[in-house]
Amino acid sequence: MNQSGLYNHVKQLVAVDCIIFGYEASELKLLLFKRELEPAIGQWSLVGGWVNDDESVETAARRVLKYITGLHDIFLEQVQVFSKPDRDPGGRVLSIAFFAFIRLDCFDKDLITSHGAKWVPLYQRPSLIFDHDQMVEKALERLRLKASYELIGKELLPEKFTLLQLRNLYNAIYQTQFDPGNFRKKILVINTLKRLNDKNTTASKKGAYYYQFKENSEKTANQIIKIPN
Amino acid sequence: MNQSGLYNHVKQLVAVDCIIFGYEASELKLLLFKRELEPAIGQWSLVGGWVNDDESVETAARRVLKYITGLHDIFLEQVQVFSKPDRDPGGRVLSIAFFAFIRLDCFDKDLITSHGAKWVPLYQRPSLIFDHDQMVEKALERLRLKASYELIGKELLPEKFTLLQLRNLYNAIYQTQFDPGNFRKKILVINTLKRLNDKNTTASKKGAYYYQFKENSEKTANQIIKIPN
DNA sequence: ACAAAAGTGTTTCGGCTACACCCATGC
DNA sequence: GCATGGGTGTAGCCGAAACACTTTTGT
Repeated sequence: MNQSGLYNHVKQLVAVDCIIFGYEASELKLLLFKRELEPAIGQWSLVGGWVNDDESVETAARRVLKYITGLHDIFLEQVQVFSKPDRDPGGRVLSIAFFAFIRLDCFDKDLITSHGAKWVPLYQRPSLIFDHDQMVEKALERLRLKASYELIGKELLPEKFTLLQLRNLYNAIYQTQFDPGNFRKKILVINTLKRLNDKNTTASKKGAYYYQFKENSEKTANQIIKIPN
Repeated sequence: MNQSGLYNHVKQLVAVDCIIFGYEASELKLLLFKRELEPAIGQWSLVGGWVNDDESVETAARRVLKYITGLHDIFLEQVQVFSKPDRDPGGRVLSIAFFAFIRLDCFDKDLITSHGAKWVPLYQRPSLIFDHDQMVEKALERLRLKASYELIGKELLPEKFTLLQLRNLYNAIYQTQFDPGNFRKKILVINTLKRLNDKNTTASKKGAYYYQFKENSEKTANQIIKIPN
């Protein structure tokens, strides 16, 4: 019998690790830490932290993200638990992996650098400590699955964006080139975007309409985008 | 600094809870426990257990399933962590939900009843303690998603089965009626089943070929079955 | 005029649906 | 013969892919 309740069993250290995706210059980015202390000094790792006993793991992940980036209301989704007994050489730690989306254009770069975090290109990322590479792999899998079922980008793109920007995001996610005309039609028919009245003329002379996500877009149970090979 | 390693932070009780699916008589079943002690005596709950510090959460789930059913090599998949601080009135417990498949035709019913477990029809299940109803909902969601991406049934149906049995399983999963001819063609074209030379004549006068799953069936990244509304 | 992206239209193709229709057999 | 599920075939529809073509405007 222990203080915290009716149960008596061995307890565990529980951590969260965040796979933080960003998007900039038609490229997916990952927010990583370069460890500045032993063990594994100088090596790259995900952003993580401990779970307290008065918070859910989601709350813990949010707290960690808030600490690193200064942002609250970040999009978060559980990936899975990593729990091999020897996964962390520093001791027995369960870790719950989360993936998060962050808008790269609108927050304080100095804050994250002051915490030792850095953005790296997802597809040229260094290898990471412990099982963090597996975590990134799993998160990327989940990102691709999610993007095939619903239109993502609300938390990665600016408030208003052109279809070119959205298509480039999808190109970056699946490492492919979607056909401009077909992508446009496929996206518009699902009716989750609202066309605005102003245009962006930086990328084209003609100017492309800005779009933004509608408030209440009901999601489909089936694929909207086929996953390329 | 504590005995188990370099880290020093508050630890948590960690449990696993298993959503155990079975299939019998064209119906999905769920293996539940009727609690025989306070608190919540007489109420239904999922099968669960504690996580030890020398095992992964998967190993813990397997251990629990082995204890209840006597079976090892059970199919298991993580659903997600449930971790609201007040989710268990008995104290702060993190729980990792798993879903599992069990063949109802080939194991010892007495063993599970001796442990107080009972099979109930999934769609007429009683309400469960704590957040276990949410766990079942999430697991069912994941089951449906999984069944839409790959042919399931290997761990739910007998070793050899007819396409009627497989179709009835899918009917039960999605609570719908798939067209016999179209279902057959859709399933056979993905080339994961092997037709045997003997037939089953219990359901039809003509007799239906038995099938079984091939050893090494590569899975597709895209949907094989559209999720009905 | 030309380039470059926006936006629309068109043709073709393949897959899926909704059936119809024969098969085999026990009653 | 008839009912029942097994198994195959097919017409039609719908959506996706591939790609042509027109629009707009800065240079």
